[in-house]
Amino acid sequence: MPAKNINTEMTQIDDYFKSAISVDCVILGFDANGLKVLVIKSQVDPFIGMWTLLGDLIHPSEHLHDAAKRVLNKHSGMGDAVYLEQVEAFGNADRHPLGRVITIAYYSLVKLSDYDSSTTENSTAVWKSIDELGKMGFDHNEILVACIQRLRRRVRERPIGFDLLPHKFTLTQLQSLYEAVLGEKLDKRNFRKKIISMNLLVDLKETQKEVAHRPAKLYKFDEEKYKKLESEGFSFEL
Amino acid sequence: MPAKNINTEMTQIDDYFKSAISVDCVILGFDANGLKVLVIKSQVDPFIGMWTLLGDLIHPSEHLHDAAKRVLNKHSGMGDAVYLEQVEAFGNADRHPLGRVITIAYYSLVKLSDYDSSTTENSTAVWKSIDELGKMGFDHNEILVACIQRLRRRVRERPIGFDLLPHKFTLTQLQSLYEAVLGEKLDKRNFRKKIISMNLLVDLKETQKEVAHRPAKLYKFDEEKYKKLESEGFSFEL
DNA sequence: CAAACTTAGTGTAAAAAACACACATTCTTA
DNA sequence: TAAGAATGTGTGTTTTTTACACTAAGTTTG
Repeated sequence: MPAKNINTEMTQIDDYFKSAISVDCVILGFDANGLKVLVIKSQVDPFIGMWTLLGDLIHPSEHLHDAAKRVLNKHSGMGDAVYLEQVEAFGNADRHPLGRVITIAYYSLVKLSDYDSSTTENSTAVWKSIDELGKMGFDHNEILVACIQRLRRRVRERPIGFDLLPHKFTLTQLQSLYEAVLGEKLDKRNFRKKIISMNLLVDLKETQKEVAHRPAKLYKFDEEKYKKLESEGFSFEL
Repeated sequence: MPAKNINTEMTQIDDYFKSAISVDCVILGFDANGLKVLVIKSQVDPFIGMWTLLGDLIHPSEHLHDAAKRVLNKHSGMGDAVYLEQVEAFGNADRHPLGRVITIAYYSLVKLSDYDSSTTENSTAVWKSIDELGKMGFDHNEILVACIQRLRRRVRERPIGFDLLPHKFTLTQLQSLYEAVLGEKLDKRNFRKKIISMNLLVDLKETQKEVAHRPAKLYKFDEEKYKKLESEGFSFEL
């Protein structure tokens, strides 16, 4: 625990225990219209009404990662079994109007198909497309950009794209997810060749229903197989 | 500034302003014997005598990056013009015996050839090979590993290896630096072919002196050219 | 001063990976 | 039953990566 103020020297030390630490989560989802972020309207003075990321101060003896999970769970209803990664600490001395608050940015990937706003009591958060956010409160635009850049790199080297898709998905959905994240068009045949050759997808022998065109085959990601291959030195590369 | 304790509610808020934030720097150097880290013997109770990274609490209104530079400068004598990158925040609630201290880890790359211990007044830090450190104080082994992993990735995508070499270097030195960082042997001809084909090295038309074998040509890294190429979309890849 | 030592410096061929590219198929709806 | 919409599939070309061994230039030693 911090020292008490018993003399001048101690008071100085105590000065160092006057910062707060928060986590801010870039909670990302994906649907036919692209990448979405869960945001909320700020209630903090100079930023009232602006969109902000979801975050909270870290409880006094809470681990960083647990704080991020708590925030995620409160607003998305899904805390565990969701991809969550720390990205960067943002700590400019003047970034928060209430005092010195350093924030640790995380991003997480959730399946929008599983999202159910009724399970998130009292959260007024909404999903917005990442390009319709405008100027956000605090330094949250900067945080968002840092997280998306990180995602862009990671999605090529780990099979985390699947965390944004429904359990059952088509190859076209998978491809358009990659296109949305990477911000570039990919060649259909080459994409399929590569992803199929990794042997990480299970053909569910089912097809889409209720689409006004030829229905596509459905696949799922084989988590167990990936873990096994990974432990043998295989590395996902797209 | 944090609220004063004027009522119970405020006291609770104040509780959140009782953490301290520090930076810890993994200051890396390179010589013929491989990668070195600048470390110091801990004076903090359960870790007394163990090696620890160089760090300090962040001053109340100091930017994160500035705090890292200050630490770097104090112990290495070179603050500016040194590669410095934030890696990760470490914040387990029990990681520091004095209270809740969250630390932001940075790593930096310095030219050992420029290091002059006399310019770092009152620093008792020493350079140790990264594999002769044993169990370090706090969670510093974990921090060190995270930083070296980051360096390993970065060194392939940015020309930062040069920050660890003298201004004038031979291709063999450059290669053995890469081998040390990546932890694998590289093929001499392929390495040279690749690095030369980027046109980022200037042949200084000089050779090594006082070596007991055929002297190698000396090169320097062309910083300006790299910046220019980078701004035109070129990206370093090794 | 010749022989031995040590590291520097150089090119080519084979294999693998990346890329470009177009049409027949299957379902729905009008 | 014809038109529309998205699915699914293979090959040849180019580029990149990899593997690999000997001569050159200096120093040291006998």
